[in-house]
Amino acid sequence: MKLADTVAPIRPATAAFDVDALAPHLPTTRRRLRTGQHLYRAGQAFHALYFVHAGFLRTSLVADDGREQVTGFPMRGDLVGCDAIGAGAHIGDAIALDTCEIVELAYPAVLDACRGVPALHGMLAEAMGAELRRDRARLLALATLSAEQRVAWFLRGLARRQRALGYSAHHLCLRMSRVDIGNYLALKHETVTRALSHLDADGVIAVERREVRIPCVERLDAAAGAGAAVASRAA
Amino acid sequence: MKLADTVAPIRPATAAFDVDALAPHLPTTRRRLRTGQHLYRAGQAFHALYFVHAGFLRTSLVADDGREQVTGFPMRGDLVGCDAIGAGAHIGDAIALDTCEIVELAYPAVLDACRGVPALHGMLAEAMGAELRRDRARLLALATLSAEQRVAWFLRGLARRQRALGYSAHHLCLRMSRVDIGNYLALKHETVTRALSHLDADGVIAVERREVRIPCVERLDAAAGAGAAVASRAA
DNA sequence: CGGTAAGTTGAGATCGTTCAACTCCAGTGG
DNA sequence: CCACTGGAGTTGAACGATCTCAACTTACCG
Repeated sequence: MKLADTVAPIRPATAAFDVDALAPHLPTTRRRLRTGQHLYRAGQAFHALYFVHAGFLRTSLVADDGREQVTGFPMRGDLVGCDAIGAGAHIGDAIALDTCEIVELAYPAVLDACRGVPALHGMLAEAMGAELRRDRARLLALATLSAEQRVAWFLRGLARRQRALGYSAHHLCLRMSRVDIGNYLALKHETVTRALSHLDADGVIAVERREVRIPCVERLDAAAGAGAAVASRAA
Repeated sequence: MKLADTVAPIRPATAAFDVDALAPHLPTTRRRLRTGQHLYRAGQAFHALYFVHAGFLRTSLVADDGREQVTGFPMRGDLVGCDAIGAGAHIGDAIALDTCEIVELAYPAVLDACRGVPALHGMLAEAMGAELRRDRARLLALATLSAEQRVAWFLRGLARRQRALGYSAHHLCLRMSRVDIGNYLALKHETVTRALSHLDADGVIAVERREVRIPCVERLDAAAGAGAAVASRAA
């Protein structure tokens, strides 16, 4: 079994979430966020998981000395907040990079709901398993790829996720800043810019500010290095 | 809420596992591994989670191009294999670095057992949540710390885990090679050696091959950098 | 129409890697 | 019993990728 088969397959787990079917078994609340609003902040009491119905967010981990690490860019179909389970409080921020529509799943009520909806149990476990795999695929990418390969890997991940949701994989609109990308990839924003410029010069992509065109996905795969089959990413 | 409070607290989740109490609700198998034996390999069908009752292992993620990333060094009280949930097969290897005693928890049978043992449900979720937090704390460490700080951070994590199990935090016996440590920390083995030598020269630790003495844990905390409160590690 | 945040680009400094030599130790077989 | 062999660890020196610092451009907002 290859990672490509285990990590990439478009997260059937979370994407298959039929949130509406849960309503009879669990208090679900809908929330709308505007760009820049927080879904939660580090330190806030943990009382719900969040299912992203629409929009684009940035999640991060905040250390008590102020250092911040971007942990993901959840979008439609992703489950947010799992890393607070068992901690009592959120360990980082979740902020909307776009207008978002969120479904709140009260915790631990959602565990009880597993009895009424047996399939939910496996789905929750699988969603968390998938998140672990993504974190580890990212670790592998950070540990083994050069700056330019990481940026290519990142773009490819975004493209795949878009495609999985039915959008084109040939055009991206980056909702996050270069600083966010750099933080996510353990690079400085200047290095991200340089990598993007270089990929552009090589004709792999066409960058214009936050618009990115990807004429040939295979070339981007190649630019992501040996790790051609190593993953998408998210949550 | 600080990370130190959420990540470090000695994993009550997994440590609290009372595996024996599960026996009536779930087929549990005990397994014994000798040093060098595999608990599972990348690609093997996933059919159980593993609870480490004794011993020390190394888990890794294996990419199809052969690149390998060490993902953790599970020891007593840790739950292994969660990252395969939903994938069908293991995405990496788990190998014994020591004589190990393992309790196999059949999956998905263990989910069904949650009905008979309600507390198990929350414990499983919390164990996975804790694993997510550890992965992310590690990401933060790799992204923000220098080579020497990472090595100090790694040693501190081991010391804390030992202490949590009731052993001394002042003496470590590294079961893994420098190469493994380097892979885990995204460094080359020479760099790991240099960092250890330098910490030794500074009097923070005393290294002799795989034996490490830690006279003053606070000094090690300081050497782990700003991230003084950022985490232990595991699974 | 300033003012500010985000992005780009260059040049030099730095940290970790690379390549290489050497030591130490355990296991093996003469 | 001891020389041999190979893996693991250590250390040095030079190189190179990324960071740092700094200047400049562009776009957006009041």
